[in-house]
Amino acid sequence: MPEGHTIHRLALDCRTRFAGSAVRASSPQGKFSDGAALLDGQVLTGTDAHGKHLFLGFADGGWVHVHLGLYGTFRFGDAPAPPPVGAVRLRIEGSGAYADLRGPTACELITEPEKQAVHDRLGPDPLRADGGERAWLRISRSRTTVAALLMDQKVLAGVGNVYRAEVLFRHGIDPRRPGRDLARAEWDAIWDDLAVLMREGVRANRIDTVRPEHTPEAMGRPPRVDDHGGEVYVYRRAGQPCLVCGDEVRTASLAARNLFWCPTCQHG
DNA sequence: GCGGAATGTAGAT
DNA sequence: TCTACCTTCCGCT
Repeated sequence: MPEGHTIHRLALDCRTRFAGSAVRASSPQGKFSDGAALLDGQVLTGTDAHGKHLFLGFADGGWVHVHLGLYGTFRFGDAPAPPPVGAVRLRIEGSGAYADLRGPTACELITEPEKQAVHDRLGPDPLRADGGERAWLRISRSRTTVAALLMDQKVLAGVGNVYRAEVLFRHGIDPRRPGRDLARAEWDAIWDDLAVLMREGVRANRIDTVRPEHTPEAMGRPPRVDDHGGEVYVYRRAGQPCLVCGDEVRTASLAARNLFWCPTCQHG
């Protein structure tokens, strides 16, 4: 369930469970057998995350670069690890815990310069100590829609389809507005809000974006049951009433992704 | 059991 | 703008 908050949380979880000691590594599925063999027995020294890219550092100076893609997962359990279930690309076992990686778009061994090259092609990440200035320079000069710009990892890194829909709703911005028509103050507010929302996402390990007055308890509505697990305004709520104004939430396909917005709350 | 969808991206056209 | 790909899960037959 991967947007940037998931990846930063995984970096943290891998660090607390495995960093500082030797790990066993294997590829039960077989697609990463060579890489796992090189890692097996090495000390996991640290982890890093930038946008949706996860890096696990090892004592020989190399890194495992993981990108979960649309449906990759990284799940933890207590040691000893049970027999693997399904297609486990990479299993890491420490003394107290294990982790299983399934379905990633990328799982590869890379060097430090190759890791740097990944950082270089990504935009600033609201969850790193980055500022949003570089993103603003791109956005403020672009005729592309703000919806597409927010998803472009070269512009800013870590935002996916849920945070995109939700942050535009929270700021009342029509997703189809061209980037260059955003005001500087609007961008600053979006960037700051993303940092807050995504930090909370790392902490809770899910995406919640509704304000206190729109929670299920406050509104007397049933809690949402969805696989991304959080309370949201518009994401995958097409046809349902907007939590703020009651108008019907719309959906449309934009660049092969589903976009969601409230036509009343988000105009201009 | 099958088809479709899913928080994503790279590469072809 | 499209297609392929990694995997799981849900709803439908």
